[in-house]
Amino acid sequence: MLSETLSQGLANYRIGPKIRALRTGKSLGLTQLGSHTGLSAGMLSKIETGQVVPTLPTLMRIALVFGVGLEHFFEESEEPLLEVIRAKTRIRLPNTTETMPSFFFESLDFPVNDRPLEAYLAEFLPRTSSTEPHDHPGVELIYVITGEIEITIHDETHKLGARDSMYFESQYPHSYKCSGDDKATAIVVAAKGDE
Amino acid sequence: MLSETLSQGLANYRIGPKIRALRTGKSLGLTQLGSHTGLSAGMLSKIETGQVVPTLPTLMRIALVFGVGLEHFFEESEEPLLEVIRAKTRIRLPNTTETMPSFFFESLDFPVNDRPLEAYLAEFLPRTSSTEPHDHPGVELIYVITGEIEITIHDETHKLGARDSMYFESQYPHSYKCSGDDKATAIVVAAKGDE
DNA sequence: GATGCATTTGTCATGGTATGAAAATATTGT
DNA sequence: ACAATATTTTCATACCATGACAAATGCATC
Repeated sequence: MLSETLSQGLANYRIGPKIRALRTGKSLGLTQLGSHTGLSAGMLSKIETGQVVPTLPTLMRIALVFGVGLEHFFEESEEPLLEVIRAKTRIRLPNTTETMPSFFFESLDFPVNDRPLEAYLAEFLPRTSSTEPHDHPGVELIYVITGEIEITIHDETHKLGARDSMYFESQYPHSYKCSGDDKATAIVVAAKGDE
Repeated sequence: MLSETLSQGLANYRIGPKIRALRTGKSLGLTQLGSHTGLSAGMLSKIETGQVVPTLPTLMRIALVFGVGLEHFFEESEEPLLEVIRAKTRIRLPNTTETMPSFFFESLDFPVNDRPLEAYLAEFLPRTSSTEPHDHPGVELIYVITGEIEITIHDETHKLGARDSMYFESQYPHSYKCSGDDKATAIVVAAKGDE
């Protein structure tokens, strides 16, 4: 319980993804970053994917390469900036009313409160470049129906497959890209904010 | 060389002193904090004194107790808030002009630029309480001639002995205290700032 | 000086980091 | 479509620093 809070708390900082964002931002490979930091590529991989927690000296080495302070990895986003919900991990709510259920609900985390909603059916064509990055106040929810879509926000790219969903603060520049060989379709719901 | 930069860089964050400041600020003992964090008192002592670098999970535990985020330990003070220069570590500038030197210079780090100076000879009497904390814009330099003086600023107490010196941003509340059995004397130079 | 508490220091074992290489995956070119 | 290359992940192993424990030191108060 407490250990959950603990590891959860650490995970919330998303140290690994931040490192990955820094690295890909400079278009470096794990091996190259390894040679700069004196770390093995495998180690870096585990750090970036959150399989291990780097020691502070190790994190310091990485920070030095990118010219950032350690605080870079610990600035907390007040409310979680975004969340990806994979089809596999999504929880299907139990339907207790009927013995032979005729429907199911699966919760798509989407922090809207009182904000007006707009919904779109979006199609992204294969072998095209990313959409122009754009930003607008509010929150955006995307649910992928078919195909693969890459969403880039905050220097981080998230690849979503069919039935995956994700929400994010749309105030930060974000762009979409079809990353599969087939057309991708998705439902996009935008909750316009006022801040 | 690089390893110096590394450990130096880590030390600059002064994680240990910050923990100690948090702990003493709540007037907790090492053992008490230990029971809250599940860490041994000895371990905490080593962390606070900088003998070991805590792992991030460990640091997280400590942060949770005080209700601060990890960024608390990594926010860097733009310009160093204060610096203590011990008599032992001070560098005596080589006097190259004379073969038999008649004088020496030792640099007392003191970041004044264009600010008007005031100088005082201060006496602090033994077995008296701290001076009232006070603050005023600028920088202050103190050079201890005799005795022992404790300077408290930012919840951290620095004990200076004879020939030690220290400067600090006087905009933060600070107080002096004679911590030895004998009268302490010191030169205090104040550079009044305008910010 | 003696007692009690807080902090520090020493020693040791454990666990998790870090390595290195091989397997798996992605990417590029022909 | 395939080969070739680059990148990432996985695996088994080694090792080192952390962290626990206990003893020792410091520091007050009686």
